[in-house]
Amino acid sequence: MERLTERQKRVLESVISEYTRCAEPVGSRTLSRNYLRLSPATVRNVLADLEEMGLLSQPHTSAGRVPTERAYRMYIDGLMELHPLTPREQDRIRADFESRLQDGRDLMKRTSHLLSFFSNQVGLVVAPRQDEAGLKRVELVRAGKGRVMAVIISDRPLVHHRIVESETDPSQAELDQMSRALNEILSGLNLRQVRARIEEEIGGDKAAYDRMLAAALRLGRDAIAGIAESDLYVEEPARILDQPEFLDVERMKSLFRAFEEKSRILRLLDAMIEAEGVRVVIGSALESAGMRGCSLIAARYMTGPRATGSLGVIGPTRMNYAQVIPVVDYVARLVSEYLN
Amino acid sequence: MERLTERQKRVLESVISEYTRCAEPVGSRTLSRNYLRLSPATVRNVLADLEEMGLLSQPHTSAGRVPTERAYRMYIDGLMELHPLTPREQDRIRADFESRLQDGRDLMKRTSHLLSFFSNQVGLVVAPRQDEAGLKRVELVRAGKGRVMAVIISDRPLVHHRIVESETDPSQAELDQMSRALNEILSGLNLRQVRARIEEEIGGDKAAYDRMLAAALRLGRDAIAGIAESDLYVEEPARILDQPEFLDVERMKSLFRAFEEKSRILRLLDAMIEAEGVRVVIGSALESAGMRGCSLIAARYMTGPRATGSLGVIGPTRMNYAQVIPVVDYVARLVSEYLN
DNA sequence: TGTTGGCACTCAATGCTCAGAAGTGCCAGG
DNA sequence: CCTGGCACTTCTGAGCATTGAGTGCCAACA
Repeated sequence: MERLTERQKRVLESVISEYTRCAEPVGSRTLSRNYLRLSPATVRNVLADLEEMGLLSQPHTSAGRVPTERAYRMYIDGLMELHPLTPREQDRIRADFESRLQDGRDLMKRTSHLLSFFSNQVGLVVAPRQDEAGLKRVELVRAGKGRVMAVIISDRPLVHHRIVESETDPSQAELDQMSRALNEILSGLNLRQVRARIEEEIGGDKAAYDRMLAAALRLGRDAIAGIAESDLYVEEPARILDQPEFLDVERMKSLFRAFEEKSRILRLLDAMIEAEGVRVVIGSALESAGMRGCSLIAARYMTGPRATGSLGVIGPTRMNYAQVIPVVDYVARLVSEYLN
Repeated sequence: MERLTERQKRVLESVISEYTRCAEPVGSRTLSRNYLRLSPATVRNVLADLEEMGLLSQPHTSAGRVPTERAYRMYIDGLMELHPLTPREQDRIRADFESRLQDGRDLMKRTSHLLSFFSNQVGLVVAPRQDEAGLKRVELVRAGKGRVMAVIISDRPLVHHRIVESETDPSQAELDQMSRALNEILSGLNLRQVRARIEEEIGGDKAAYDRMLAAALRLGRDAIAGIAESDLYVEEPARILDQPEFLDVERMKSLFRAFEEKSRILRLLDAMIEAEGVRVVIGSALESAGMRGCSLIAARYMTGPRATGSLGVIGPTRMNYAQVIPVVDYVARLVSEYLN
């Protein structure tokens, strides 16, 4: 890709800026009047050059210009000047984050709301992968005849609970004993190790003779199954309705379907976990996920020395990256900090 | 309200039926051809009568007729023949319900999905009020410096967890002791009683001398605060996008806002808890909640001898009540059954 | 008396044309 | 190299006639 001259840069930035503001193709006149000290004709020449380079496109001959994905890519990768959060903004976000925690509900959901609120986009959070999570505690509680609720507390710290069926119908006292036995064997291990250990114990001599222990292990195994699936929190999808480009009902539908289906977005976000810092996925890369015209801004967060989850926002490609990127970055830091 | 003649009933039913199918004003011609053995002219006479009674209306003079809310009210309250679930359908729903439980995740969320799936509308579930829930168990787990995760297990059976701040920074061993103390004092009480008891104990002599107990009680109090708020699960809001009447973007927006805000829908559903059976709220009654043109079909479910939660669906007023009502009814029964 | 066919009428939707606005590309002159 | 001017393209919205679905009413008929 050829380097841009200073003037070309300025013009491109102006187009992006104006298009971000108005969501409409930008003409030479507007640019000349509001952004640049050049006549419309001159601007037109530059625009023509940029178009030839594949950075701008026209919906039709007599319309203004719209930045292409390539332009956004270039803008984000180098041109753009980030608009870092002022200490004051940081404080506001931090205060909000902390007060939401006080509120005590689901950390992930709250964080997603936080992102949504401060970025004006749709907030996304992927819960930490639980494979590496250390098991802190298992509690078994009777939940009706033959049904046991297993509560599994990890050191993320997160809580999972599920109902498991028991062949026998243990009393609460028996369940307490079982919990104690399980905690003794399993606590401190990570979930992968827990699985292995349970299998091992079930096969072992002790379990063969101790019927209670065997039952406990079976409950433990069932309870832990499928816990490691990552989970996506999408908050305030309706934010996207404010964007004029989604007035088209068909696009909106496919977008909402994508939000509900989750698995595709999850895959995208999971990929984010590898690299440090904030990453931006633009436009057509999201098309296969049913989110044409959108961009994803995401960053990973750390639980311990390794990254295990990611968060971000989805908005229209025509988004204010300079403002939103620092927000995502800061929230990722907050979450990492909190989880350590 | 005057009684309707047999013929008027048949015509009204036909109009509702056709309008439910197509979402477009129904003309005399269509009715004559597809529903009734009468000439268009005759049908027109009947239509005119029904319009005079306030059961039909015309968007404009040369359009067909649309049922009014009053017509729907009458239809639901008497005219309609419910389309009860076949044993086979019941089995499908039950099997699905149970397999979703196996899956072990949040009962409420799953149920809401279930409703959505079988009714093709937007599923709603209000989690049981927790005031009356018996406390089964409290677990305190260290979640970082000065932070404690309190897991509260009720006999609904449901799990709540929240992070509470602790002035001291107790070790896990101390927390175990605290949990034991709390469980001893509190288990078996319902949440209202728990609150009272904690206050009482905090004021009592024992707590004054036993610093650990005092700290435990404070943690318990903080953990339980706000737990009784009811919570609404809205699943698959995007279902509503399939309905042609919501092609209008403004309406959609206000609808999605309503789904996100939750509190208004919650109030509506809470009102359902009083009466037995399935209830239907039509059209303008939902307007204040930002859901013009929608109907709410809801029923309560029981946890123990008293009703404490409700569930239902929201869809366009032009909805297939005869089919959806039995689904809501049956799911409410399933949930009640499961929770007992 | 209830039912039906016929007819005039209404009104939204559709398609067409046309003028105006916005924007471009290109050229010639500064 | 920049700029003003001009011809050209395309979209947009208003105005207008046409079409079609549907009605109301009336007279005739069983």
